[in-house]
Amino acid sequence: MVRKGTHKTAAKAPDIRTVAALAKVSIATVSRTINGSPAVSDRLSKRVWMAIEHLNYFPNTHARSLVSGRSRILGIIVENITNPFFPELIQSFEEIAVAHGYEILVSSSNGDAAVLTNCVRRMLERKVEGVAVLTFGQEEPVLDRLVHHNVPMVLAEFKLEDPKASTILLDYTTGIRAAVNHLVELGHQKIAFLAGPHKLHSAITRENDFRTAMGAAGLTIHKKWIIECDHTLKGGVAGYGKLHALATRPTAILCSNDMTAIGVLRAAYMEGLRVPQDLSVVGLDDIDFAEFTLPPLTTIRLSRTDLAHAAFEALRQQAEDPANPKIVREFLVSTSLVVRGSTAAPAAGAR
Amino acid sequence: MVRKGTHKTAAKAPDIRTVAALAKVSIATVSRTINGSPAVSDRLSKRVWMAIEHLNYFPNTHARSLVSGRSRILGIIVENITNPFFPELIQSFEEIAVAHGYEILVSSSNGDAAVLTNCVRRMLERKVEGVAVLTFGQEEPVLDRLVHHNVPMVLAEFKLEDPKASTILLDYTTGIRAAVNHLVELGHQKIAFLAGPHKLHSAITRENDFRTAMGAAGLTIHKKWIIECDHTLKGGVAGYGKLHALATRPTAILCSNDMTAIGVLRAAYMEGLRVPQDLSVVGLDDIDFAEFTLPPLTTIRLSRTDLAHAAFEALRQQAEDPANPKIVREFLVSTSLVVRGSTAAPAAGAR
DNA sequence: GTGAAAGCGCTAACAA
DNA sequence: TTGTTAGCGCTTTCAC
Repeated sequence: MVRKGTHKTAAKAPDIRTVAALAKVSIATVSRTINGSPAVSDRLSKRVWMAIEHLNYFPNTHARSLVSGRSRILGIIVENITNPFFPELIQSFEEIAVAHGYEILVSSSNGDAAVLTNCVRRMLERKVEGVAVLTFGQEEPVLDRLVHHNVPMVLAEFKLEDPKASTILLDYTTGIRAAVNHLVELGHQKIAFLAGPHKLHSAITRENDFRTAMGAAGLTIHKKWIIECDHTLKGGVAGYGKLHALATRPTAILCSNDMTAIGVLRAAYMEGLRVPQDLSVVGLDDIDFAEFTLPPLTTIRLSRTDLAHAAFEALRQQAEDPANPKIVREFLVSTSLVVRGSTAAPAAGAR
Repeated sequence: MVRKGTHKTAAKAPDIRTVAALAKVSIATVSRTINGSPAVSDRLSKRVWMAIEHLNYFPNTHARSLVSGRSRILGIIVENITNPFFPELIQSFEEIAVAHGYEILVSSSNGDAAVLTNCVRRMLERKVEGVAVLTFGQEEPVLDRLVHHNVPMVLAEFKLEDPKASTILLDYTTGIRAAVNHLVELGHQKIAFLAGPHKLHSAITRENDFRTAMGAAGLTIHKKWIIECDHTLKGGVAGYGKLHALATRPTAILCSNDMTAIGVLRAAYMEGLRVPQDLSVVGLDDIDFAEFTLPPLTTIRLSRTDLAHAAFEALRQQAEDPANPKIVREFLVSTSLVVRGSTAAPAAGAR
């Protein structure tokens, strides 16, 4: 594929003065027009827009940010862009932000406090107007830096007692209870849980919710049936291995996230176990891929769009209307069970 | 999780004047020190750094960009962040860029020219110093806008005859030939190809390379065995369906990307076909997940890190040393076959 | 080697 | 309603 570029001699980009000159108005009028100030007459406004079109002009955001103090940039820090959950989340967040005229800066912390510190520094340097910290991790204390700099923040499952910080609570309880009940109704009693890494709040919350749900269902939890994994596919494989090595094995496994569940599906298959006949598996997240596993994964859906909306809304409120007394500082994102093909009644003998 | 923020009254961020005052030097000296100018005496330099540390100062990038004309921002536009290939690519690109002191702006074009136009506009507004366009798509002509603005670019598989544009060529030929030969050596003759959407150059190049490789191997291609899919898992399922409906079926399928191959794996399983005994499947990309499919996918590896490195290097050269006559304007990224478990000799009867 | 001063392109206060 | 002007925080001549 070869294509000729159009060789217009790249003239210096037009600035506000060029526009003003062409439209025969002052630069202030151009600025007002662009920013939609009502104090510009239709006549001039029209002339200015024509000049702008003609010159293909757009304002220099750096100059703008410098003088206005507003950068119209939001940061989003995720745990690991390589986990399919996060690209889906980033895409939603970006769409919303761009629709509202913001640019976004994306970073992954990879669960490392030093990396997070560095992300925060970079975002501060770029003068972000808010940062969504969706790392779910214990490295979050380093966020003090943002607090000091008075940057609005929204954290998932982490409450920072600061006037600039909002929180998104994830109601795993409902989804996890539904999942446990679903398994119980199917006839399962021996239910294992492959937890996420304990350095993540989300992992701990999910595990606790599992314990509670099991208790509520009147089931006891075999100590060895709760295993800490790492939210990766490999981790799921390893977790399954440990469970499989046990004298009494569970008939169902609830996983802290979908990647873990996919690992279990894979490991079970390698062992010759059929899912769901020999083993039921439930995930959490409902990543796009969950629909396409073999068998399709029963999972607890955590909506990326809901999460992205909540994160954006929290930041927007703080950035655009910080004085408003009725700012919402706590958002709740719900979860729900999606039943697909990876769960069924246990084999008669296995109960 | 609740944690108290440290309530230092958020003082206004220190600026270069604050530092100068504390270090008892002029702001020019502070600027020089920060920018590593050799013309600063050790004595003053030390004092300045102390003041900087003490105040926790960092420069305002907007002011910097405004005066220097350099933003230290690079843009990267990918086709679709939801395809696992791209997050892996973005992660590499970000790592390299950040290590070199650049910030990155990420966008997906989703194969839509209007969206691409919008991405380009946003990047232009933020004064990016270069843009890596890794969309592989026919919407790329709209990039004229970047050309006009004299912004360095690097495109994958698309040559723009412009002094500011570099190209990354992907040598699919080698990998695809290796894959075809691998299948031939295994005893396959009936080889199908599930192509990508024809609006992508990469898809067309891959398909052509397949045809060539088949010809070189002395095999004829059944016309109905080349099917246009869309590089998604669903597309792979659909493509497999069409192949399966044919009177004579291929014994091996080469796919234009891994997601398609994963779709084929899934569809074959649903039909009760065993891979690789009944059908051999080869992908292209070698996304992280390819190692974990059932069976593990034989695929043509296209290194994300190599691609990211080439993209960054192309932009860096243009941005930092545009006058240098020995700028490299063409990069080549190679591919290679990774044999795993999804390929084997065809069943005796099927040849 | 160091400092004073002139802008970078824009917004916002103040005048008219 | 419109224009004039003073910076925003920094880099970069140009003197010293």
